[in-house]
Amino acid sequence: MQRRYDERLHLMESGVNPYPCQFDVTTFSTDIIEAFRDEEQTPVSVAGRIMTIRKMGKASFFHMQDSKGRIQIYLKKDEVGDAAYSTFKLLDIGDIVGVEGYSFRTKTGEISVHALHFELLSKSLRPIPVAKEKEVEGQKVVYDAFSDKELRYRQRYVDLIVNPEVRDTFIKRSAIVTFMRGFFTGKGWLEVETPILQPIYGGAAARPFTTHHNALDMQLYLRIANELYLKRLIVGGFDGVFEFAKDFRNEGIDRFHNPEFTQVELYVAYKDYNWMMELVEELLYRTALGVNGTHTTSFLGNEISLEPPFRRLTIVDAIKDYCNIDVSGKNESELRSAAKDLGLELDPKIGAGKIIDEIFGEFVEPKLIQPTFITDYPTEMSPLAKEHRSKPGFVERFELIAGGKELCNSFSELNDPVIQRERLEAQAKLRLRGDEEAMVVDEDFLRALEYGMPPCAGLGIGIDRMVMLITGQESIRDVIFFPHLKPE
RNA sequence: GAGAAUAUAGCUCAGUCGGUAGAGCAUCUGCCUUUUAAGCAGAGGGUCGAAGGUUCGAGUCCUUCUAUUCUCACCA
Repeated sequence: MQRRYDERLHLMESGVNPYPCQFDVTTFSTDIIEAFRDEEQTPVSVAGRIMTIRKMGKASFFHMQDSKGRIQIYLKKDEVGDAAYSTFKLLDIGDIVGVEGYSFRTKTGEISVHALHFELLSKSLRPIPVAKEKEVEGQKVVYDAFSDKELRYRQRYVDLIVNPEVRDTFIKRSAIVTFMRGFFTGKGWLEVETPILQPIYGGAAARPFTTHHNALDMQLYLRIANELYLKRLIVGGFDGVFEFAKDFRNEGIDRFHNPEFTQVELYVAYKDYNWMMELVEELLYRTALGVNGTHTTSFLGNEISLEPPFRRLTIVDAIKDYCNIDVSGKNESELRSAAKDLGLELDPKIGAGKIIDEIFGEFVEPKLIQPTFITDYPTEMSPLAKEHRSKPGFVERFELIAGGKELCNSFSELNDPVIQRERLEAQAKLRLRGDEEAMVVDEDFLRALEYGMPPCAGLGIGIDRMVMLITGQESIRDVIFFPHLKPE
């Protein structure tokens, strides 16, 4: 690396600015290749990073990588001039250069750029771990790729330079979000922004990150969800609102969980959870088709089809199907002994609804590979959902499971302020008993409901998991640019 | 939170029974005007994750620590 620092000085002394201000780019690498005709010499101006170099005496080849891909450049001393050629001879893999010239095809058939003018645009002082590649029977073989996961996550910029499939994943992530945004706004719903710093956190069951506002000398929380704020906006008269939201949960980290993650939440007035299921089917199908060109995806070793309709199953029927147990009408101690028969260890503090959920999570969820709506959860675990119109003790709620993992959560939203208060106060009692994840009573939210919220369907989709599903990545760290790691 | 594994050159990795550190690529010097894992000839590059210990001697054995990876638990 010292050598490159010396080289930077040497270049400056010989009158070459290693960091000029701009360069006029007219074309991208892939566009040159696509537009190429053997009869024509199209003038081009491209810029990018040197990824391979083959220096020969008075002529050289190198590959340059820009934001779209790579292209080979051919450089002859008697065409670019002595000065530029000797500058080139000092350059390294990783340096960023600009080339003007014309496209041509080499003896071996590769479409390339024949350089007429060449300049250094940015000197790279740190060696880049570029892997060599070779085509063997049409297959690309990569030698000694930059693969150390820790380094890849800590220095994502290097990962992105060197591993093109990483860049592709993040381009798809952006396409997924863009597609969804267009889908929602196309229906006439409003994209909004609500507070990340919240005096009372709510809308989910999780432990928060805590921070402090100096001027007000008060404790604030990073939001664990934005649900309660979006519902306030439905009270305020919007028919449909959505927000792509970073949420923060102070919990463990694994390949499905990052302390900060992205959710889109959507609330639509006058609709219920049945309507929302159809919307989710349409959304997932069209997003996959729009981004991947196909409705099938390979996720955690399974082929998954996102073609509607998705299977629908109540949580009670699901447990009946997969465990041969009918949990309906059973009281807490009957459920507890049923769970024990299945070999499930349970916390003695949890109630009937939670036991049903534990059985489901342990024995059913991992088996639901193709997208499946699980519906009608016990009321106890869903304090913000509306009581089922015909099943006492259950709420109108669904989760979408795919690949054995939860992707979405949705309900017909509870809009009776009296029942909502009872539910939240019950949560507060659980909290006093030591349940750190139980919800807190939010008086302002209850006040908003007292003014009247129309019937409403709400939805939350985990964007990171959805990107994993659609891009086939197996760790959340591979769909978040800068996943959380302990400091070096 | 528990268990297992890993940590050696810029990258990917070897390193046998405990005896002064190895390869390929990358880098440097020279030659080379259609190469593509360019080639040929030569060269440099290491606090072996950190700190202790055992030993005449530790990359190698022991202890502790740190980080990462995987699995499990937790995360409705």
